[in-house]
Amino acid sequence: MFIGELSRRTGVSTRSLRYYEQQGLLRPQRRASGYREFDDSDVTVVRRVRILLAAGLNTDLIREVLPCMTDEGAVLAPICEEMADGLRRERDRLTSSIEQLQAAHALLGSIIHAGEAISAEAGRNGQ
DNA sequence: ATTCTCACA
DNA sequence: TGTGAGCA
Repeated sequence: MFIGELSRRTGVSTRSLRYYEQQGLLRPQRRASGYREFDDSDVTVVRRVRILLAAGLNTDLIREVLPCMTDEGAVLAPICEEMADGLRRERDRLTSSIEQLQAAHALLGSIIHAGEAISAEAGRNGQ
């Protein structure tokens, strides 16, 4: 099938599909016309890519882990050890990001409250 | 009608 | 990633 059909069957824009190819996530054949030729298996590949993308993985990691995935329905399951390892590292990165955001969130909150306290005091002093 | 590449008011 | 241009 050509890119248009794959796009319709996956709900992913042709723009994204070409981008995925650039990132090495899809390797369609090429017709003499230059048109990309995808096969049915690419439909499931695209679905997996979307899931991994939604999980916050970048295309580099997806490229590595993609060949080690199984389509257990709507859920993706790891098959190789290398993959589970890469995923664990990604999960740790997320944990770190979450902690930094929580710290920033708490700090911002304290600054806001400090400002409110000052305003309240100014009010009591008839300012 | 479709896809392709390239570039960005 | 979207979008439009100019081709094939």
